[in-house]
Amino acid sequence: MKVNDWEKGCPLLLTQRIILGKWKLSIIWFLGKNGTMRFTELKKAFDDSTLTQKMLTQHLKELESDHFVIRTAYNEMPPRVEYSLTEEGLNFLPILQQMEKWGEYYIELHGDGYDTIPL
Amino acid sequence: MKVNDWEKGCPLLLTQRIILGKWKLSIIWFLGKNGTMRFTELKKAFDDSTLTQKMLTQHLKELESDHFVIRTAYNEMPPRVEYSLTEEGLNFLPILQQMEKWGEYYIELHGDGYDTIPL
DNA sequence: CTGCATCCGGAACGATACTG
DNA sequence: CAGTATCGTTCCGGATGCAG
Repeated sequence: MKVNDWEKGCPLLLTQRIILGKWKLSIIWFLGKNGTMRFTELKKAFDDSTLTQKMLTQHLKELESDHFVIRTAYNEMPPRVEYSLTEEGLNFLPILQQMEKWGEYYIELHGDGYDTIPL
Repeated sequence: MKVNDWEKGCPLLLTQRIILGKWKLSIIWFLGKNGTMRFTELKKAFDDSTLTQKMLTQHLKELESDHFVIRTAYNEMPPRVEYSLTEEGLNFLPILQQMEKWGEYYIELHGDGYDTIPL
């Protein structure tokens, strides 16, 4: 009882908890876009951002235990590990799209919040 | 250039940034449900959760500067301050509903992740 | 190639007391 | 009533090095 009991079983808070993490949405977005991706492939997708291997591994683990992504390891040399979305993950994609649309709508009104370099 | 430049202007990451915060979604949810709410009213809505005045104030401030809620202060004694969603905030509600629906769907499959007390 | 172990700084969050 | 101020804690995330 007591602590945070009111949030127990709340679907919204559950969803919030699952996508908690700086790179979660981006990972989901990439997997949704490309289907199956290897670890390094995913890492490269983030290009020059500051995502470290540690965080990528950690977030992928969490997403896996949350039934959001599937991890498939092949016993090869060198090792190969592929990630893809589960059914639950795929069903989440429409939300991502709506968030994107809302973001675009918001940017039209207020900009993206980053400094724009005026000429 | 360089750092996080790839995320610049990304609508999805913008959206993620705005709803960042442990209580943001819940605040938005309450305001969406009840329309206009006073500070204390909002505080009480969280009942016995651990939300402190500090965090509520802080999150409301951020939501306000993000054009997500409107703050209206009345020069009365005792003071009265009311919060409500902006147009942008209202347009975000469908996303909240989708997240709820997805959460319900997820709970049917996997439970809510909290301990259930077996009889 | 795909991770794991360790250390560390800073941001987010929380508890409490005080104010106009 | 609606905050502000201060302090303390937790925990997320970054850097680096190592391993199967």
